[in-house]
Amino acid sequence: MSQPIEIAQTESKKREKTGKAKRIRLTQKAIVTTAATLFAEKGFGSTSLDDIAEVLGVTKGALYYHIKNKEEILRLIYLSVLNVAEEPLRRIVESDLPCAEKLHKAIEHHIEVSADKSPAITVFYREHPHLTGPFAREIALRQKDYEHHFEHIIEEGITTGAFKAGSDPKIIMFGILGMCHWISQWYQPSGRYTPQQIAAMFTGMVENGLLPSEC
Amino acid sequence: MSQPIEIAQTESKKREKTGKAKRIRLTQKAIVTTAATLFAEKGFGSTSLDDIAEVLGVTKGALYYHIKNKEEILRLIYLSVLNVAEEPLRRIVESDLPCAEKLHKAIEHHIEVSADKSPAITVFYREHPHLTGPFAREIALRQKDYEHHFEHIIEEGITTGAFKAGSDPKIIMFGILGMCHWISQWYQPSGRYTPQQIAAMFTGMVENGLLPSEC
Amino acid sequence: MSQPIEIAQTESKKREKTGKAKRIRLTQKAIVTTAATLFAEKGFGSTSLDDIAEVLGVTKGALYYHIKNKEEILRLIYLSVLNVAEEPLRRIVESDLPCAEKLHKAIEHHIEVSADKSPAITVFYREHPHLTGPFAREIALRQKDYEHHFEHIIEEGITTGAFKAGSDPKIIMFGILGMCHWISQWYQPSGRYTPQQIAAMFTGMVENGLLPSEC
Amino acid sequence: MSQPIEIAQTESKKREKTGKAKRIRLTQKAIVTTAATLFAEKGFGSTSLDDIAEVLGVTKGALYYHIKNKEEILRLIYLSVLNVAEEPLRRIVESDLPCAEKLHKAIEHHIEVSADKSPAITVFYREHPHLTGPFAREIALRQKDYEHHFEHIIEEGITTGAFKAGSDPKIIMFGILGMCHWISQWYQPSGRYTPQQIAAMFTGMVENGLLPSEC
DNA sequence: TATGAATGAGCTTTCATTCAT
DNA sequence: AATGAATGAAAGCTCATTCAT
Repeated sequence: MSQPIEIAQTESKKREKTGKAKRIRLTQKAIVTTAATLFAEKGFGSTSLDDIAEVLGVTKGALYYHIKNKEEILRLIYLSVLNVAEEPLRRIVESDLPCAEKLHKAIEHHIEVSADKSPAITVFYREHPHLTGPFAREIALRQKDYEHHFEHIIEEGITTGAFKAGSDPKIIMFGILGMCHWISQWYQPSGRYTPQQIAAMFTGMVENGLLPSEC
Repeated sequence: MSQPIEIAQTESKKREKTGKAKRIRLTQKAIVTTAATLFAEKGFGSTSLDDIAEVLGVTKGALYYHIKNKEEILRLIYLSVLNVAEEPLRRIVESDLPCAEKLHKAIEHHIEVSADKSPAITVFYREHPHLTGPFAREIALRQKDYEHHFEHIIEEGITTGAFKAGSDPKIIMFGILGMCHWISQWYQPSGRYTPQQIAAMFTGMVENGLLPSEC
Repeated sequence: MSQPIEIAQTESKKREKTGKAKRIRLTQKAIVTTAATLFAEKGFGSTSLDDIAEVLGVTKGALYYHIKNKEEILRLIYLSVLNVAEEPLRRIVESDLPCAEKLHKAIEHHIEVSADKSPAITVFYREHPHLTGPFAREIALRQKDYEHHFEHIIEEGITTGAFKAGSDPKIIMFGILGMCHWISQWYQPSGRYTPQQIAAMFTGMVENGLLPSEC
Repeated sequence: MSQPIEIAQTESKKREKTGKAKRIRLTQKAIVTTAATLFAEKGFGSTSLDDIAEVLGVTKGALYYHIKNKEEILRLIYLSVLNVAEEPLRRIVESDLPCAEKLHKAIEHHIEVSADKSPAITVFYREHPHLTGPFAREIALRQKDYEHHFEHIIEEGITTGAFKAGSDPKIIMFGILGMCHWISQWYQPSGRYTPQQIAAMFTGMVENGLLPSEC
């Protein structure tokens, strides 16, 4: 006989794309959204382009028709966050509401964005070390800017007597922002409270304090 | 094209790896400390063992005499944080200070740990997706436990009338913890305030509110 | 010392990796065949994926498009052997030839496979310690099964009086199989005898003995 | 507080030597014996010097006081096999026993050595690709020599009429040797038969055949 | 004699990126 | 627009070997 030994075929990586195979039209937006979810779950460094492509039901190579490289996806995520967050805050600051009201609105806005649970927010606060070059600096600047707007509200309140003096506005600002940021770590849309309710509780605590009024 | 023949610069390459070349005795502790700094700067996934080894002035292989693998370094960082944070908080909760005082102490403790700016904290809040297996679950549990302790203080305060009713203690807890967590992102030991001072401002805001007393 | 500056021989290094550089289309089958040859020559543990890739004229990384990992190559080699060997033996056992004839056919079959000198056989008898997990057990079972078929032939022969009683069928089976296995170590297709001739000599010895008939 | 974060110590590789920790005096012989067992189980390439040292209850470095390198261990295993096998066979061949008796003794001898279960035998037939240099050639030669001695017995038998003519002595030799070699794969000292009994069955089959005498 | 510590080379594997089709 | 195939660089890890103590 001495026939040639047949090699058994095996399904290797090739056909493993059992993902969702949505087969929606591939767009930059779809890539960024999908990537944000995966980055939030597993981290930027541990998410491969293969992972993203699989969820989208395409092959890795296809992504490159829509994006330049992996970091660009991350850049787009950062931009998507800032683009939604900056403008409304600016309008609140520039409005002529009383300071206490401004602070409430600002907190509400920030929470709405954070609670949007958009995994993008999670990525935003976690993956900045993976940004490089001038873009990294740009993002840092715009983030600082955002913080300054909050700070201004506090400062203005203290100056006008709307808020108590005694604390450094910058520190207060960091406290309030930290409070809001953290929401992306625990908020669930299916939970008991709406973002607006949470904003009300936070504002209540921050403005009136936890202790009962003494008089 | 006939491009010019390049002269090999054998020497120059060697000198490239002169990093810090501390040449301290290599220990597990030294590895973990150095790694924490690098992880905080560049992220876990983007820090190679080569990076760590270079800073320590040894070769990659040497690290493996002291640690089992890269994830173990991360695990040790997480443990180092929890081991410092848990016990003091437990003591505060179990003490018989008045609630307002307990809250102050708890905030102070948390800020002290966070402000320690120990890059370990930055890593702690950022790299958990890189933990795997049962350890990941253990850490998540211990973190939940820590949060529960804070929650209990608020709850107790509301029950005893020390704190105003009206807000969900869990939400308040998330707010306060978020406020404190964030410190590791902006605090600098060389800055204007000590952790204790910051704790005082935060406690002031949280307990008395920003608005001036009305009476 | 002032040793002479070495001129970089950029070109020469590239040419070093010209191995065979077949540049046939890379397939799983090609990888497995090439690997079998190398494993047989140098052993599984001492053959690197670089070695295999070089012979195939591709880079290491390319292999991973077709196989999952190194062990999968080994698994495919084992399957390729068993897939050729099992079925024909089963048919012989289940046929209604007289026992002596069955034994002859079985020996002939086994020798044909072994003599195929396909390096796969050499690997098969040597590298099983490198198989892991359930697959290792599966292979061991299928090998045992194969042996049982041989044993049955002997047993049946003794029961029906076709073979002398007195020896343990299992021991006889081991003897005959060992005899055949070994062929892969010395057989050369270019040698004096065909597998069929060798099978005839072996069967002659095993059935009639070396001693001249006494009557 | 701001106390330094303590790094939790972990038991890494260091103290893991839970092996047998025999603590017998370390000798070259002990190393070779232990190594043979491990090589037989896991293969030469997959057994590290650490593995060997652990079983012996010493550290890797200690081995180097007794052996030059890993390959030397393998060389010593090969020598230990040949040194036991060669001399007795030579004596049998040179004796003036009748041929049939010589063959019986030779088979018995070979089986005794193989069955000695000495894992060394398993290593002997499996790891030769890891021998290098002149030693590899020396071993190959001595193995050939050993085979020639067997061949001579057959040849002599045919010439003197003690054995039937018709088969090539070399092929017969390969058959008988393969039969015996294989024993190291299945023989267990605790099994039903002694090496001598197995030798008797093999000799019976080989000299008288399985078929019943016709007269 | 033996240990602890380190080196350096090599290995398997992963992956962002490229490109012909 | 998308795929299949390949590259090449880097990563994590292992390990034989060396050597001061």
